[in-house]
Amino acid sequence: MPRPGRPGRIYRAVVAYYSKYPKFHVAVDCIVFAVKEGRLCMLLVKRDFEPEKGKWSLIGGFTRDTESVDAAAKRVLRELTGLKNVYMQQVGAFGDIDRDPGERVVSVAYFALLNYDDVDHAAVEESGAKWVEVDEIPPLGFDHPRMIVKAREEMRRRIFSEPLVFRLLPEMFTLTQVQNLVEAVVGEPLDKRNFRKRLCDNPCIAATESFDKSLSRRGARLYRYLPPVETGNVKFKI
Amino acid sequence: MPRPGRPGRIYRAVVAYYSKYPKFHVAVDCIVFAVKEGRLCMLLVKRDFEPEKGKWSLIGGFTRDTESVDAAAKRVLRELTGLKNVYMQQVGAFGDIDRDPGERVVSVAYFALLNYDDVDHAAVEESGAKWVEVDEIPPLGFDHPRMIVKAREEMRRRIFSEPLVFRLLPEMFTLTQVQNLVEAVVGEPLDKRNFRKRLCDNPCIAATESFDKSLSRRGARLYRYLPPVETGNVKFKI
DNA sequence: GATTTTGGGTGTAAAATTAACACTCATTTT
DNA sequence: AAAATGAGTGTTAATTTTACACCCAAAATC
Repeated sequence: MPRPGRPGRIYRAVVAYYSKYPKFHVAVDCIVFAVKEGRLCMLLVKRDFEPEKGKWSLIGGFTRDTESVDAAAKRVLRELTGLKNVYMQQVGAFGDIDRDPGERVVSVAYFALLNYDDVDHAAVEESGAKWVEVDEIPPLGFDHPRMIVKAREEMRRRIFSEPLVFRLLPEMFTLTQVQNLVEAVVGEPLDKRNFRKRLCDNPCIAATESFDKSLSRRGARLYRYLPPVETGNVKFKI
Repeated sequence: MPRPGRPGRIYRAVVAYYSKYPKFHVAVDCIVFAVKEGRLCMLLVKRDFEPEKGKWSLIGGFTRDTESVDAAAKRVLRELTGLKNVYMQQVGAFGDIDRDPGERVVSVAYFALLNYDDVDHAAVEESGAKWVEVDEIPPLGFDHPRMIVKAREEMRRRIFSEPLVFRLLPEMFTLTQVQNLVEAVVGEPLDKRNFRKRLCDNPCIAATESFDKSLSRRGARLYRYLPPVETGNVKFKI
């Protein structure tokens, strides 16, 4: 596949050298997180095609000639959720010989964090995808379980030092929502008072005058996340 | 490339489906760290072949049909240093369209930590590779600078919570050696007394009766690292 | 209109960890 | 004998982390 703008002689020499080596399909797989009805969920699809037909799997696709691998991950996610500008983070490359029972495929896994309310639910429905609670993951095909484990580890490692949570919550949120989410990520309960204290010490959290009355008689104050530009790039710390 | 043991009909259908998508070369690049003469160094090669001929680059190679991507990284490193069982850690996949000026290549980067004394220096010499101090990296081709930045970030993040340093040091080492190395990784000086206190509090460090007299009149006590099995799998913390 | 119910909200004290800091030691060289 | 070199060592103040239990506001019920 010669591309324009290459010097001919050198280019042919390089291709001749490279061509001794095999090529593989390069897939992307997305571990998509969102909070649905207060619970941390992941997006899975039931495969109605081979290989691994009938099993659940992560959403994925193949990288095209015309896009970077990172761009392929973004595209796959956009095709499914209708969302652009989603926070995505590479989890790693998975390259075992037999990881795909069909053909040799190397896959690069990403995790994505998004706000459930922004999702195009019709598009998700149509592609047979479902939101599944992170603690109720069904058996999955391929090496997807490994990918998920690694994605969750990565998230756990970063949740206290990077403002990841706010990508999963609506623009205005209660402190309880934040705490429930962090607890779901780290997998253990946290002390309410200490958690709120630390969170509110953070200059990137601003109280609003609105209240969420959907859960309690009294109502819970809503907060807003201020991105670093507005707060002087302070280091985030929960 | 049909492989044995596949059910024919399904296999053909999968291949037909997959074949709509392009294949790419899958490379591996290794960021190889070692301590040479007390300084943290990386292994680089001067390329005497296209593309990027004449520039310095990381050591790398292509993944073969017969090996996983991780195994390819191990092989490339073994071919160069003569070492097996080296600690390697994936840094990430790099998949920009034009990252290789020759052809489309997706590369998976790894960092490797090894003890300089174990290296086959003749083999390194022969392949035109050189040890270069991490603060004196020459201009590099491809996207190798980005790979190095990410590898060093990763290392910095883990150095205090995982026993990485001991993979870079000889079996017996002085506390000063450890401190110099950690300082090279984090890029800032550390308090000597606090550092030594923390390090020696660690049950995985054992004092020996030997001394290194090469640097001081007095001599410095040599210590040994005890792997977790011997210490009851305590969490590592410097 | 008093009572119950529900999740929201709040402060302090003890314990643990981290940070700052400067001199002596043992040995060799001069 | 003096100087030079890197090795080694403890204490105190400051900060951070942990543990912990009750009242609040509003609506619903009786």
